[in-house]
Amino acid sequence: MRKGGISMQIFKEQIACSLAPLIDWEPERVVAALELPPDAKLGDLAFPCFQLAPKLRKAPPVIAADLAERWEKPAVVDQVQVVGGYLNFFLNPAVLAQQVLEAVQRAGDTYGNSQQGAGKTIVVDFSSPNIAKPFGVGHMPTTVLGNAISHLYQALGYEVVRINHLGDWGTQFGAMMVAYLKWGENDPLTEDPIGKLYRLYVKFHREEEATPALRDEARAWFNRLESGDEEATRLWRLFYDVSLKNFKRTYRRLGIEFDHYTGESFYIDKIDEAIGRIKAAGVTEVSDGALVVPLGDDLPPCLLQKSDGATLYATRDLAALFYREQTFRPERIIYVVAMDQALHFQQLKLVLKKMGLPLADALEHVAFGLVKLPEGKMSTRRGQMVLLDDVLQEATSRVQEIIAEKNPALPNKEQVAEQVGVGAVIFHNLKNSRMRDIIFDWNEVLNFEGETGPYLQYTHARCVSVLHKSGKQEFDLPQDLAGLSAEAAQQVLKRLSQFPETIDKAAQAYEPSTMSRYLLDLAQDFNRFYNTCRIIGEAASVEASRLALVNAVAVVLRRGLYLLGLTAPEQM
RNA sequence: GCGCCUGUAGCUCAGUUGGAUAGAGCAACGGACUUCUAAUCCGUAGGUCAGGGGUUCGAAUCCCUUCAGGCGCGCCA
Repeated sequence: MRKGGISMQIFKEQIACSLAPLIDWEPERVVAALELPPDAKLGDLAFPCFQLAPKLRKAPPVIAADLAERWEKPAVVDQVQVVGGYLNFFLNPAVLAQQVLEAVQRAGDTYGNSQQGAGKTIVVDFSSPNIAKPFGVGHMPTTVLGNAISHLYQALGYEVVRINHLGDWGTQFGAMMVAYLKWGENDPLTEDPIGKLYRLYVKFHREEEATPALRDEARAWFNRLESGDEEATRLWRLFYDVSLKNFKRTYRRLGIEFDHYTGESFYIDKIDEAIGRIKAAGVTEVSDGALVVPLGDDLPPCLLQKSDGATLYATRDLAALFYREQTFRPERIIYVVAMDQALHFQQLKLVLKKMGLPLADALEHVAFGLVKLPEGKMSTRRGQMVLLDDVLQEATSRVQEIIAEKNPALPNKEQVAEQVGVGAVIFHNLKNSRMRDIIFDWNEVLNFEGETGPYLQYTHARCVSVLHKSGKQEFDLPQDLAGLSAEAAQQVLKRLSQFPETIDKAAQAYEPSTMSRYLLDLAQDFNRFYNTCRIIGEAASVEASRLALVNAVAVVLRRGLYLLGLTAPEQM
């Protein structure tokens, strides 16, 4: 109920409570109606009077004027102005500054957190790359979205279970085995295992076109694997181990951790029970020798078992759902998976619904657009893809060049280059709303100016630098807050006050880009302030109040970057 | 054919659950570093919010429709 920090919200409430009786509305309704004016010159908050016009049978500007006259303003409000049909409120600059900065100061890194998720668990299934395939830039959206969403829900007080549902089962392993046995020369895969497996995989699909019999061989090998064949299991284990080792190195670079690496194979011994449960619910039928759940005329049926008895992707996902429900008792299970699988999740949901399970409502597919190349869709099979390692490599070395040019005296150059380069790549994937397709473009990924991760990190480092140069350790508020009355400072304060509601909004919509945009706005507001207001060397109270503001910006930027999965170097 | 998603400045995108003159970044041009990090900031220019209807005091936002693009549609994952 109560918010973790102060926000624009509490100013709205103070205004709403005093305004509500005059117009015979619930205060909540007034809060909802209050909006931010398009221009700071028009005030800090505004109440549009148009909705009152029919009932009062007066023109909106007349109503506004009348309200302004009769209204008793609370202490936070400095003055009221009537413009057109709007009632515009100007907050008291000192009160605004004091309330916002004290809230940030008091909460520190917990500023913006809340307890609304206390006692509730949420499972986030994300990243989930395929074993024996390289980690391409196409895997970035699910990986960084899932990580950011996990962080956001943790900030709301939820217990978050992060699961990497590895693609470690399925017919493609048959293909991998055939390719490895035929052309792999029994390589122990100690060196560049992923590169080797990748080339074998591409070769398999090239050869397959000329020799369709390969497909049958692959299918046979997968069947051997499913029935526990020793040789098949040995090969699978080999592919699995080298791949996971490689993935974990990538995750470490990205600063991402998982609670469970339970891939599809984890559920194979739970499938019989799952199928039994679905059968017992009476929703299955046999069609063309396969076991399916018919889903009506609107959706194709959900296939549980092929006519040869082999399990399918959906079967394993259902088994996973049952397992997760029983193991974690989550309020929600979120799947951060590209939108080309929308139908699959729609089917799962409907199967659960037909079974009469509440689990159906817990399942949430958080979809996102595809990463594509200028030439079109990426394809692992055809070898058309961009490796994440190459992108990170290119980004960090580009950052190193910039450091050599701009800040050669910087300590820990390599570490900072890594933080900034990786940050640029992560942020690039979180900047825009997730449903958009992304055309991979080197120039955009390697741009570090403007709306980028490095811009945010730079702004943070700039704050830290000022704080450091001030020679102070504590940044308490002085009595006199006149140093923050400038327009630019007020804008930063208002922005800081919106951080808690931004966390909330980004989490509810599973949309980290909301946070990205907020941080860009905050950084820009701050840089404007920085360029117009001197901080160090001003009169004592002015300096102190401005340092408190800088400190608050640093706290929120660091915290916001963390939520998105970026680090915030102190210098760069 | 059916279903889901997208369409806003030359390019990449925001747009607060229906509000005031539609905003950023990149690219272009012009400015600001003997002064707290110029990976910054300021200014100029750039718009039929895909098109057409409708709902109402008011629409980029809600409804209908057309067009364009992306993705998907039973034994792949």
